[in-house]
Parts: sequence; C-alpha cells; structure tokens
Amino acid sequence: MLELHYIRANKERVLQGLKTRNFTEEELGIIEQIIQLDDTRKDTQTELDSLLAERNQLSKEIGSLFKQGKKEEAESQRERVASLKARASELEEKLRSTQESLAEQLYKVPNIPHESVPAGSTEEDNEVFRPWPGELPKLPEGALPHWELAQKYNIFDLDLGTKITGSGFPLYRGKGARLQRALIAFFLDEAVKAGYEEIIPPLLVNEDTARATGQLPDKEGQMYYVERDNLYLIPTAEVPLTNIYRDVILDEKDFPIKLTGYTPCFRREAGSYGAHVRGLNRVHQFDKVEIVQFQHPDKSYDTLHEMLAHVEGVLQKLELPFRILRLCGGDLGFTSALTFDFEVYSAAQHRWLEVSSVSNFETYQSNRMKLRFRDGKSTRLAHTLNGSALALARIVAALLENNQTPEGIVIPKALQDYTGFGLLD
RNA sequence: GGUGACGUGGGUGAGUGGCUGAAACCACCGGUUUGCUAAACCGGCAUACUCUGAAAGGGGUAUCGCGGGUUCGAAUCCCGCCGUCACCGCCA
Repeated sequence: MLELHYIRANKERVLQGLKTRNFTEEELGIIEQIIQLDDTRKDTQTELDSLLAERNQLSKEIGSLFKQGKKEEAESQRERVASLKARASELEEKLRSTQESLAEQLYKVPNIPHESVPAGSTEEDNEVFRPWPGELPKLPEGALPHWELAQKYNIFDLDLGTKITGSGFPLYRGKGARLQRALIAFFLDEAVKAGYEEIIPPLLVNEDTARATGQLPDKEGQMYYVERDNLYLIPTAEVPLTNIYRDVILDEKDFPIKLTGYTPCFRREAGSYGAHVRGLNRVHQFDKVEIVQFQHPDKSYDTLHEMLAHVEGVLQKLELPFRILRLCGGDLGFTSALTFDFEVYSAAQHRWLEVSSVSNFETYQSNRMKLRFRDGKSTRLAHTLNGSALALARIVAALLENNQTPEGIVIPKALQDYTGFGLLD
C-alpha cells in the first residue's frame, strides 16, 4: 500500500496517478478521507499517549508512597489513576477503530503509476514499447493450432486432465512432458547464469504472505483456498519469493538481491471461458519460472530494464517472435507502478499471447511487508520487482505452432541439450 | 494426533510485580594505541508511532512469540492462540 506520509506530502501527484487509473472524481475522494482519518488517528494517539504518560508517572509515585508507608496518599492517587483509565480505554477503542478503517481505505488505493504509464482503459490502449522488428512467421495452409498438434503427437491431453481434476488442468505426456521439463531447466539455468539465486519455495502460503504481495484482500477470488488449514495455493512464485524478505531490514550493500524459482501456478480464472482460452491459452495450473529482485529505490528502474533484457535474451534463444508492451493505466496491475508485458506470436492462431509480465512495485509491496533497508540513521522501504522468465504453457503453445513442419516440431537449438531430441514427432 | 518443556534485542543469555527498552558476553560500527595485523582500552549499537525543533537534537507512548485478563504498576501472575524442541503414535 501507499505510505501515509507520501500521500500527505504528494497529494496532487497521488490524485494525478489515480486519474491515470481512471478513478472518477467521486472515487478520488478516498484520498481526502484517508488524510482525515489519519488526522483523527494522530490526535487520538497524542491524547492517549499523554494520558498514559500521566498514568505511568502516578504509578511510580504510588510505588514510592507505599514504600514510605504513606498509605492514605497512595490510596487517593489510586483513584486518580482509575479515572484516567476509563478515559484511556475510550481512546484506545477510538484509536483501534480509526486505525482499522484507515487500513481498510488504504487497501483500496492502488499503486501510483510511473509517469511513463500511458493513459487508457483497456489492453487496446497499451503502448507497443518494442515491436517485433522482423516479419511475422507465416505458416502454410493446413497448419494446426497447438491443441490439435497435441493430439497428433500425443504430447498433452486436456480431456485426461479434466477427467482427473477438471477443465484447465493439462496433463503432459511423453515428449510433451519432457519438453516441459526441458523448458523449466533451461529457464532456471538462464536465470542462475544471470546471477539469480535458485529457490524452491512452498506452494501453499498463509494469509499474511498473501496480503503482503497484494493478493489479499482484493484478488481473493483468483486463488485456490484450502479452508481447513487457512492456506492459499500460490498464483505465482512471486508470492513466496518476495515474502522471504517480509519484516526484514537490509543493509544497503545487500542490494541487489536476485531470486529465481520454478513453481507450478494455480489460478481459478473464474468467469473466463470461450474461444480465446482454448488449449493452453488459459489454464488453471501452469508452470512458470519467476525472477524477483529487491533493490535500492534509486536503482530500481535500471533493474527493471535489466530484467526486461534478460527476458528478451531468453526469448531470442527460443527463436520466438515477440513484442513488448507498456501497460496503460487501465490495464496496469493494482500493486504495480510500471509493467511491461511480453507477448509471443502464435502463428496458427494469428494472435499475440502474453508470456511474461515484468513489473516494478516500488514501495507498494515493501510497505505492506515492512521490507526496509538502513539508510544512514533511519530506515527506508526497499523497492521490489518481479517478472516471469518465463510462463510455460503459452510458450509451449507458440513453440508447437510456429515450429511445425511436415516431419514434426522443430526444437530450437538452445533447448536441444535439455530435451535430448531435435524433432518432436 | 497425544504428552511434556520452552518462546527475551543480530547471536548466546540474565531477569518471578515497580529502580528493566531490558544485565553480561559475542558480533558489528566509531575512536585511542599500533611498523602491519591482532590484542587492549574508551564510546556507540532495536523498531514503530507521536510531539517539539530550521536543523542537530530533545520529550512521550508502545513493543520481551501473538491476543486478551488481573493490578495503581506486568518480560515477570492468569487465560486463549501460534510456533519450536523432545518423546510416543502414524507415515512419503
């Protein structure tokens, strides 16, 4: 969430940012509300603190009066304390409820978009930050979409997944399974080569963790939830990886911290059905290698571009046509300040498929997480960033479609060491 | 799942009702000394909120796993929860 002192000191900038996110005049009122609640909070706290200070002082006096045997004086002081206490508990209650509504309001305010974020309301308005420089691949007549290639080569099976679990849970088999494993290993190796530490995190997380990265309270419906144990299945490795540093105070010299992790990702995707979600285009479970960085605020945008370059490099090695979008205010994630999406071209579907999303959250997550670093005598919030490098299911879809030949599916050179075969047939 | 013990600052660990935001030691930082390193000595060393101040700083409140209770006063007593460890049971 946004820092209160930031909102107070940069009200105009905050309002401007929310406008980029298409907040209406009425919705913008939340900022004034928050400031007023914070005023109340401060006043209440100040009053309560001085009351408690008085009580502590009296208590000390009572102690020494008892020691001196001045019982009567002590008794009268005790009565004074009793009246203080009544007022104090009123104030405590007021403070508690004020803080509660303050937090509730703050949770409703998304991150302030970076100044480069274009205006716009839908994905149509996203800016093509880097178009694909070459020609888009053209497949001969009769080229198959990936779900038909899957049947032809028996590499994954959605019906079996449906039988075992439900729709949207693909089952990979044979060379298809091997291709998954190859891609995961390839992506992890690339990240490790780029200096990221490999992590295997838990796949279920608790409430505190889900709240810290911003999945709760607003994206509750996106996650699978294990009620009995009050745990959530992760929608992305970002959640456990980022939370490693929850409630941590770093040294400036610790930056940058670079983590990578492969995990399956679970998403309910409630309400999205139709032609565009066929095959592997949108599934409830998919594999992904994530990269995460923690960085000094002054350097986080350099880091964002470094991460972009990493993802670019990986896609180039896979020899897939891709473009980079800068998300507009309306499409930008709730917690992000700036996001670039990578899309690969799926030649049989004639569509761009999103395969990576690289974002700078600035202090939005770290404020929820209390992730700080020492800056001289005081502490400051660190910046958090993450990106997919990469999400498997759609990469597989594009790979299958774009590389189909009459003989089989050609595996890009960079992957062949991992698959152990050059042609999937 | 059962039973028992325990949960104090970066670490070890003292502290069973007021003088304890918390001894001591280690680590760390600054300084003195030093041919270099080491040692020795001196000093510093939690976080959040808040008031005050131009600032440096100063004052206050809260925090000894978390939440509640008793009390004029709680790290210390009571209750609940969570976690750790040990043993038993079960088990990849």
